[in-house]
Formats: sequence, C-alpha cells, structure tokens
Amino acid sequence: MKLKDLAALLGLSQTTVSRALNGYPEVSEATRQRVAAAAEKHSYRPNTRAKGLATGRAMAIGHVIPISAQHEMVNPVFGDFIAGAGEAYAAAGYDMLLSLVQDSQEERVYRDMFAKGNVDGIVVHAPEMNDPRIALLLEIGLPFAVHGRASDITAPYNWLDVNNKSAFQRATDFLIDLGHRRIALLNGLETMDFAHRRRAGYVEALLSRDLAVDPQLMRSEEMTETYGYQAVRQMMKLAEPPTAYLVSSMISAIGVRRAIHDAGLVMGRDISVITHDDDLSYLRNGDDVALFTATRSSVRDAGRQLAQILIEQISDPQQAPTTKLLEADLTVGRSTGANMAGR
Amino acid sequence: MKLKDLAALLGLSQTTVSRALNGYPEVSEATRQRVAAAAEKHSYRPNTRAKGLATGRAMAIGHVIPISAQHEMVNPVFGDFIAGAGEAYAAAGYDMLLSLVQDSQEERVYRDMFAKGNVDGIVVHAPEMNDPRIALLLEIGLPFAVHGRASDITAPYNWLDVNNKSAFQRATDFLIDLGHRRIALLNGLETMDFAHRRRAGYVEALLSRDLAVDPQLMRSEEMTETYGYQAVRQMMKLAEPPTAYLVSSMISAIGVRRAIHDAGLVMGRDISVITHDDDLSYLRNGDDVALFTATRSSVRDAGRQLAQILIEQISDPQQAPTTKLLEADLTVGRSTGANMAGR
DNA sequence: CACATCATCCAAAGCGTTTTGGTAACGGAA
DNA sequence: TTCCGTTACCAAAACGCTTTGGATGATGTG
Repeated sequence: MKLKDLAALLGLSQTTVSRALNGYPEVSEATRQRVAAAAEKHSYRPNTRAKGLATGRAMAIGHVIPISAQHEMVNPVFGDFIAGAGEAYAAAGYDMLLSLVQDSQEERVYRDMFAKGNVDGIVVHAPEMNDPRIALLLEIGLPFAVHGRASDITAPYNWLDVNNKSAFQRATDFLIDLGHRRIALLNGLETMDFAHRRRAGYVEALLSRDLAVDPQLMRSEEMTETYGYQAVRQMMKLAEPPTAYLVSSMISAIGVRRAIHDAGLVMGRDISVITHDDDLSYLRNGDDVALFTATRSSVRDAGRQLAQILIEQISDPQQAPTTKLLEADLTVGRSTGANMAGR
Repeated sequence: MKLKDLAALLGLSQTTVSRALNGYPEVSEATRQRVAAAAEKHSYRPNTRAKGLATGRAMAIGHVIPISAQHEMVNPVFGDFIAGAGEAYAAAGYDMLLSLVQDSQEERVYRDMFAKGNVDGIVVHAPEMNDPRIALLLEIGLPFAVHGRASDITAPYNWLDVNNKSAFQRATDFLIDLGHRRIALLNGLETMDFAHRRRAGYVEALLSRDLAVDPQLMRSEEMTETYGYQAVRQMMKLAEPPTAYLVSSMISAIGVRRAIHDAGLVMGRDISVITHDDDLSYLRNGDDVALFTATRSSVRDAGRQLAQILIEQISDPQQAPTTKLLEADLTVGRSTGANMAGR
C-alpha cells in the first residue's frame, strides 16, 4: 500500500492525503479523519527511503562502536547503553544504525555515513584524550553527541559524562579514611579519556593526603575478568602489597574477588575493594546489601539522556551544544573495611 | 557531491557514470577508469536513500532485541553476537538497524519494518518454544534468520543454533561419571527455546542413568549473577543438597562460585560446577587453565555465521532455508571433581 | 455588487539514484 | 555499396514520498 493507492482509494490527491497524515492545517477536519481511518485500516506506512529522500532527513542515528584491534573486545557496557538510547529513539521515531568498526577504519566510516546520508546524527563512544573523531565530525558538520569527553578538545560539542575524577577521588579518600595507605588502581586503558580522569582523581586524593603515588600499584588495561585476577595475583607478591584496590569495572572486580579468595583472604576484612559500577542489568551489585562498595552511575540512563541531547540538537541545529556531568553515587557495601595492618 | 555533479564534471551522462561505478559492461574501460578516479578524488558516495528507492533494496538488516518487561534485562550475550554479525554485514555492504523493543510491541515493529521497507531482512533473537514472530515473518514474507530455534514450529526457515540438548546431556553425563547423584540445574527462562532444550538434555541424561529428576533441584530464571548466588544459597539448605550444579551462563556461574565461597567450600573439590560459556570477549573462562568446566560455543561466531546465512537468503530468495547446528565443546576446567561424599 | 479573503483541494516538480529504451558511429560481411 | 552487429554513450522515466505554486468555490466586506 503506497500513498498513490491510498489517495486513489479515497478519491483524493496524494498532496491532501500526505498533508492530512502529517498534520498540516490545509485540510478539513472531516477529511483528515477519513484519511486517518483509511490509513489505519490498510496499515499504511510511508516508505522510509522515499520519505527520507523527499525530506532530506534520514530519521536515523548512527552508533559507531570501536572494536579494539588487539583484544577484539566488545565493551560489556554497550548493551545497556544502547538499550537506554533505544528508548529515546523509539519515542522520537528515530531508527538506530549500528556500525562496529576497527579503530583504523573509523574516519572512513564517519565520512561515509555523512556522504551516504543515512544518518542525521552520530553518537560517539569511548572517546580518547584527544579524539580525532570529534574534530572530524565538527569539520564535516554532522550533528553528534559524545558519551564521555575528550579532555584535550576545547571546541564546544554535545557530551554527557560521569564525573569520573570526583568519583575516584572520593573513593580513594574513603579508603584512606579507613586507614589504607597502599591503594592499588586497576584502571581501564588510559588512552581512554574516562580512565585518564579516574587516575587523576586517584592521584589527587593520594597527594592531598601526602601519600606516595607508586607506579607499581597502577595498572591500565582492558577491563576483563582475568585482568582483575592477574593484577591482584601479581601485586600480592610485592614487598609491600596493597591493602586496598580501586577497580574500574564490576567485571574486573569479580576477578579481583576471585584472586583474593584464591589467596585465602577475605574481601572487606583482609583486603578492601571499591569498584565502579555501571549498573548493568545482568550484573547488579548484590541485592539487599551491596556486594561491593562502589561508585555507581547507570549507563543505561546515560544512553537515554545522551540520545535525548542529540535528538534535540538535530531538531534545532542552531542550538548551542549541551553538556551534562553526572555525579556517581558512592554506595558502601561489604567489600571495604578498616585497614588493620595500618593500625 | 551528487551523481549529477560528477557527471557534469566529467562531461558524461548520469547513466554512464552510474554504470561505470556499478560495473556494468556498456562502458569503455578508459572511461570507467576516468570515472572511478574522479569518484575517488571527490569521494563520491551514492546517497543511500536514493539508491534504495531506485533499487528497491534497503541494504540494511534489522535486529529486533526483545527487552524482558519484568527485569528490563539486556542479554549480555547480545554485544558479542552483534559484533560477529557486524563483521559479516560490513563485508557485504549492509547496514545494521537495531530496535530494542518491549515484548508486547514486537508484532507491530516487525510489520512496520516491512511496510516502511527500511530493511531487507531480519535477525530474530531469543526465540521461544512456539514463537509467534516466526509465523508472522513467514506470513509477511520478509526474509529472516533465527538465532536459535522454535521447537514447535515445523515450517522451514533459516536458523543457526547450538546443540543445547546434547551439550547439557554430555555435561550431565560427565558429572554422573564423576560420582555425582544430586545435580542441580540452574537454567535460563524456560519459556526460551534454548533453555527448554537444555533441560531436556539434563533430564534425559539423568533418566538414562536411572537417576531421579528432582524438581527441587531445577530452577529457571533470567541469568543474572545474583540468580546464581541465591539459587545455591537456597539449595544448600535442602535436606539432601546437590553436590554439583549445571549452570546456563558464565554470569550466573560467577554467582554460584560466590555462594560456594561464602559457604566456606571450595569449588571443584566440595562442589562441582559446569557452566555454559558463550565465549564473551570480556569474560574469558580463565587463561592457561579453564576456570570452569564448561560447554563452550562462541556467540560471536554464531553472529557471523547467521548474518552470512541471512545475506545469502536475501541475495537469492528462491534458495531453500539454511539450518546449522553447532556442537558445543566440553572443556574440562578446575570447577569439577569426583564426588567424595558419594564414595 | 464587486472584490478580497479564506478554506480546501490538486497537478506537477523535486529529492538522487537506477534502469529502460533508445541513438550514433564504426567495422566487417555480403 | 548496403546492411547488420557491436560498442559506447545518452535522455528521460521510474522509485514513493513532500512541497511548491496554484485553482476553485464559499464567505465576508465596503
């Protein structure tokens, strides 16, 4: 069923039917009703490609997910983020176009998306410190919004980020208050902007309490379960092993917990752990009592909000960029305790 | 840069330029080169919507991801599956369109996708026993491929599945051989087809060895970490608690491990655990030695293969449906051991 | 009563491609 | 020479929608 058929059926012109369906005023209320009823009855849906061609809008938003070349890892956070964004798109009538792309190909993909015109905007995932994608998108003039920020880029653009620095600063402070002096940081890849900020928060907390920053206690890798496990195993062998760990993701924290158990120690008593918790749907942080002490921020909610920001930018391109900084909750669970050795 | 501009630039007609770029024979090799060079130089990319309108093909494939209404859970497997499928699409020039949808809205979404014509085919995720979506898609005639199967549907359609039944049967056999008699099954939601098959394999193994099937030892829920934890806590309180657990996902198995530890027991010595392992990129099953004994099948690879199947179906609609049954590996790790109590 | 205004509708152009149905030039065969 | 097949190109239609620029008749106004 196409517009022409529907119009013929109703004895009206395509113009009038189109206008009736799109809410233009030049149509009598009576015919509008009649058209709506017929459209409903024959379940008419305008062809996306034709509509897009005529209007110049794709009604779709692109997500380019970078796949790390070495580990081929898909960020576990991605599913929940997409779920949040998807809600916003569904409500606004947008489709979501996904591209998973090797880092090397990214520029080409962005340029192609623009040239082929199959998206009205783009969500940038996992920005690095001085991410070339942002300059690129600003240059080609395709609306976009970033999940996170790129520290080194001063030009304004839409972003939504968790205050990673303050979150990790508070977490570190919390551990210091508990008497910990040897605190390890199991960070994500510090080429990523968020990881860089987290480290900054950690370092600043240590320095402001006159504690040494020991490179032996700092790791930066992709946040897998085995990463957490291995890092703890190795750090335990140090002359002065850490009494507390600050971990960048629940997945790695699970590996940390495993290593602690394997060593015959008890998490929260012998060794303290704080993790960042993205509030993933399949990995809730305990039920009644939080399992881990954690800095928590819902990535799903972030997806919802960022999509909203981008949609608004697209519908009003003159609008100045929106930025939003979310504060993470610091919830105290059973994985932290006073440092007895330090007493 | 549009076709018209490029043609004008070259002093050729749109027809010739279009043909040159699309590899039609009615163009001299010399001009083909010239056109290709100019297109490259000005980085011309045909507009997707216009091309789609002219050809009638969307060059896009839809993935409809159901969001479970109660828990709002996003299956953690989803990211890696999509990554695999994305590779196949990128290679074949297809885009991937994603819709996350509440179960109730599913039918509408499928019908709309067809009517709006913005996909050439659909990948069906997480099929249930007698999934209405399959009948629906067969009815409307939109090419599709299913990740999994729907037991109750006899009509032929494209699918790719892991042999869940044999995998769980072998795993159960393995535990019985180790001397276990009280084996618990922590299954996924048994409205899902895969979970149903896993249970069938488990039951069949028990019966063929003359062991009782105890409903107290069987659970069926969404596969979260806390589900695994809670289930074990509760089953441990039984008069005759299980000595082994068969778990449907790594995530839940992690919860199982936590419960075992919390009880002061050692996994692999006091209690055995076998889990299904989808080989997720951020959750590898140990490194040198497998952490869990597991039935393993790469969901990423499944994504890649299923996408390929769908692409072939689309390019040759006459073709009979393809079906592919993958056997899972049974890798022995450190989470299983002989049942001492039984000796 | 003549004229402007308004409400309601329509024919046709346009969006950027592909594809249909040609034409012109050339070489070779009869 | 004439005719035919082939090669290399082109103008215009088509895809299904929106939007421009009227047209028509009814209504109000001076």
